[in-house]
Amino acid sequence: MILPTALKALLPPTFPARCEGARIPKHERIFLTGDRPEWMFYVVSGEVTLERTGLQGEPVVLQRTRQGFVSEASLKSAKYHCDAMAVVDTTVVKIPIRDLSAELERDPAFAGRWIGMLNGEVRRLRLHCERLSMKSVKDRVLHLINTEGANGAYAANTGLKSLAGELGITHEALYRTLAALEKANVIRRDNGVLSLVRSLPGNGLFYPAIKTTSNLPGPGLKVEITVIAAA
Amino acid sequence: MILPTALKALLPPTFPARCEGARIPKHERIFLTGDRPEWMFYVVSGEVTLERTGLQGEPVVLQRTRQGFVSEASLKSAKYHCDAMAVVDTTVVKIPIRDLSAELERDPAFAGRWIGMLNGEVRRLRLHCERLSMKSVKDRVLHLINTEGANGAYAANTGLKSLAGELGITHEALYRTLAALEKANVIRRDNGVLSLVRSLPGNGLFYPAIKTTSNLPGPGLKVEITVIAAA
DNA sequence: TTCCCCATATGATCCGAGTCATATGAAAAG
DNA sequence: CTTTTCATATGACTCGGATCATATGGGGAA
Repeated sequence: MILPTALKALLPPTFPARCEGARIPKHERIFLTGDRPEWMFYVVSGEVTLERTGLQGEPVVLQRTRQGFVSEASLKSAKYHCDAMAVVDTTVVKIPIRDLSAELERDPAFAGRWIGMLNGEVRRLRLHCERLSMKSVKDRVLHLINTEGANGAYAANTGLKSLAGELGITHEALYRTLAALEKANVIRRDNGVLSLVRSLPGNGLFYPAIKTTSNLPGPGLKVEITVIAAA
Repeated sequence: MILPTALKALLPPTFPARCEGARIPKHERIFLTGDRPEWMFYVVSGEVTLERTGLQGEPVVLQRTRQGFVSEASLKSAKYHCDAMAVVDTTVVKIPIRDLSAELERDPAFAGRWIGMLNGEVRRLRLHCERLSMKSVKDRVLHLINTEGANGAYAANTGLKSLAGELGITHEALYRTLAALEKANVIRRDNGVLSLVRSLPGNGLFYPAIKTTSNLPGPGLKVEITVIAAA
């Protein structure tokens, strides 16, 4: 089994032989809530969503993975706590969890790399939470491009409807906002790639308002600070 | 240094001697974005928020910790990616990161426990994302009680304003929704403890709508399923 | 080819949450 | 004790996104 570079660098050298590849057709579930985890899945190409059923029965997207592990948190779980579904035709690498778990016990360096991977996942999830805490669709879109994109460009490979789900908004709202941002010359769209238009005022690259980090010397004192020039 | 039971069970036996306690006054920052991590902080009592400055300069709450690690993802980071602030007077345990990191390399069992802790953190963050994906304040509040509460009761120890921030809503909206839910006999409030009222229809304990997990035998086929009785 | 499905797209309407204003009581500060 | 501050609370108004409806074009199926 030939593994992606990032995965090969993470796993011990004996693992490629134990891994299997699999192709998941569009809309197929990889596992369901309550299933007992046997394999750890690593997305090579395509896209997988983790979903749970919301209070009203609507599917809630917990995460979309286009490259990397799915359900890495289920390493020591007796069962899955969400569903995994391929949004498009997807290729994954399957790693046997028992072997993985045993190797983590035996190889401290591998355990260290695994911890580093989990640390990155925690940071990504915090960014996702931060995005979902924003009130306007525009803010969420710009935050997405800034944090998930590469060099101000984000490739929405799997369609805008899927993206809208990840952003916690309806697809109509996303369509409208993208159209408005494009008309306002804040972003551009080419073949599903969203790019920030740079070097223009009000285009998403701006100076955050001052945040007070220390108490002002007097009570009731109000100040106004204006940025006159910026490097 | 006397450690909480959960922390003592996680750390190797040599660590209590190396840890320090600290009391953080209300509104004091524990660390700022860009600081270099030297200590790992474990909240014993009180409450700490992780915050970043939003696009418009407003503080965005990434997470509130009332018991457990703050910034466990910064174990191998050169600097913090968010601020940590004590919402109320808080007691923390400080663990030296260098020692912690070295011990993770040396003690595979400890590394396994640490991975388990990170797995739990990932799951909690996914639940937080799920909550923030809900559109109505009512859904978020009920989801909070169901997932973070114990036995249908959630203790909002640190005030409703702080809770509103975590839920990604304004405090006014939270006050209104709690009042409405209480008037509708869906929840009760005693001394800041939110409890679900059980055994009544439409009180948050309901049966999620059926989700199709397999393809129906014919195209264009529509079915309607009604729950007649429930155990 | 023809038909159907679905992503994209946009308009109209409604509603819930944000915003601003104001009030009250408890706790802290003086 | 008095004053200030803050969390709780509620009303009025506004606005952005959800909802519903409809249109179009591309791709796959028959």
